[in-house]
Amino acid sequence: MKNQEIAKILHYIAQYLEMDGVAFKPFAYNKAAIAINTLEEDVDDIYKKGGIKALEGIPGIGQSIAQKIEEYLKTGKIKYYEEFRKKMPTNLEEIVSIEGVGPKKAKILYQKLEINNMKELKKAAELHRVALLFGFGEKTEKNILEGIAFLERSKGRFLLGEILPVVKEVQEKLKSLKEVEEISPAGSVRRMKETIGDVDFLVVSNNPEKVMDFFVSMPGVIKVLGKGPTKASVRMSAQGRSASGGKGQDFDMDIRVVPKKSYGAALQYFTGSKEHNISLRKIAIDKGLKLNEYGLFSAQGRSASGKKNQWKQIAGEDEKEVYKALGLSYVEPEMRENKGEIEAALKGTLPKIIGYNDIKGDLHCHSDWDGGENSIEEMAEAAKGMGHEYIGISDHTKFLKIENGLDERKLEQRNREIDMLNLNGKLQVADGKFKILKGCEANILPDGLIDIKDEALKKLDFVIAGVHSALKTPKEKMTERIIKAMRNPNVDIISHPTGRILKRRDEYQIDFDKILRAARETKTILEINSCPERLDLNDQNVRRAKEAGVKMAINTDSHEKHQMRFMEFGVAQARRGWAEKEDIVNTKPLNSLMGMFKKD
DNA sequence: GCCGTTTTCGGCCCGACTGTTTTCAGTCG
Repeated sequence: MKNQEIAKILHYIAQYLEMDGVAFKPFAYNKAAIAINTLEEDVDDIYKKGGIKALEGIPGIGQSIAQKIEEYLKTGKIKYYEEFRKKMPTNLEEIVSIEGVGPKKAKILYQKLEINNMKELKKAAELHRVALLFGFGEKTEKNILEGIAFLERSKGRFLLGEILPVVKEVQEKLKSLKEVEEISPAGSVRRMKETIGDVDFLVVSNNPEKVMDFFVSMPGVIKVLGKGPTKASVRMSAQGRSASGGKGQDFDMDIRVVPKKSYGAALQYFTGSKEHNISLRKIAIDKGLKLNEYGLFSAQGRSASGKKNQWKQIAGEDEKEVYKALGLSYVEPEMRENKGEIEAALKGTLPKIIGYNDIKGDLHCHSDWDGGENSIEEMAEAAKGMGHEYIGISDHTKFLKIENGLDERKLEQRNREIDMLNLNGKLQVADGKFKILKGCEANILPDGLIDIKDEALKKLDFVIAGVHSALKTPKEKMTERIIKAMRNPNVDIISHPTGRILKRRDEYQIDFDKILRAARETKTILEINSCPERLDLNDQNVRRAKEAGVKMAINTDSHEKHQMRFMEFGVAQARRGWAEKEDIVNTKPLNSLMGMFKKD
């Protein structure tokens, strides 16, 4: 599948054109890149079947780009792009990933200081050479250094959303081997942490060598870092796997084969977290037991002569048994951070956290009305396919012009389309009717007002409001701004409440305790945004919200139907924040859900 | 460079914010 490679090149061409100040073309190239990236079919197949005419049939692709795609499919290169690269061989992706640096600044940095990558830029900024450039200054230089520091902090870690699809693919492949009896990912992947360092698999097998051979020769393996009889380590190519469409770094994957009788203990051990395991081991020691990756053991026949104890395994094949034998209720992997879960498991007071199948609908989905990829009907069909009972269409409102935000009139027209779809019976399902809810994602303006008239909001089933501008507003003002929006009787949900983007930017400044108090008082729901780059609220904030009695909704913020699969990441985040089914409004059937919104 | 219920040209990608600039360019959502 060459789609992602081609999309990437088109995207870079857009950046080069932007650099030269060319109007409109960058937009066309970017649009084409997105079209190729979201294509379900292999571009190569489309070309083979229908030639260049078929390529031109893809929306956003015209004669010129189709020719370039053809050139790539035939020769593996696009001359037009190579020319740009010759003129400026900068690692563009790296440079423009720094907040505040775009194509034009990148060009000046290259031309004046011959800066090709982040390392060189950092050095130049530290020597105060950047501030002297035309169009730059003290503050820009400082921002660049801060931006680089932020990127360095998140370096070497990958978004769960980038990694999990690969993990599942590999897991399925291994599972299909007759030599593999048991398999599970371990480590932070199993704990569903928002970012992942590397991937671990545990396997039970009667023929470990066969499994090792298979593992090191899988497609995507670019380097074998080590291979023994029961343990192997490989570097996987992350080509085209980055959620942002960029190159992505390569990541490491380990596999180890353990004896069946130790599988549960090994799973426990390698799942971590380290802190959780240390606490667990302490409990074992207090009970006179020993816990390691091979099992839970009790001392047998302690000899008076001071000879070594004989250890007898009392648990280890099954992970749940390990916890049970230690006197703990089972702790779900997502909760194993030594943040009170062990104490609760000892007392038997662990909450029964929300399950991955408890979600009944997705309330934050964009349609083609606001520039999303799919029609309302397609989104609804996808929601049905996920087993949902309802979907909330939450198109952007007018302030977000670039996202084709809808004004009052367009929103009204969209509402009529939803009414028709709900009435025409096409979306009928076996046990009752599937329902499309009328929503929107309105903007909380800097003064806390909503960017669209209350009369328009009143006509909707529910309203999401979110901050999309003036992200650097000072803490107190930002807090007031959001609270003011929550006091609007039409606003039911606050989307991505802290605004962070993983690996790209920090949260905006808010007093979260004040937000929680206001949410509770105004019965406003806070969103857990499932987008792998957001996962906002984060686990700690989910837990604080739950403790404060604030309800949450787990939404995907899908701009395209496949993104509805992101729900898994949001549920994982909720689980990591100890949320129960009761805390999440979209676990409720439609009737009860409607009662959670402010208006009846 | 793409597109068309405005169809082969002319519109599309807007507006806020930041920082640098003295009248505006670049970045971001």
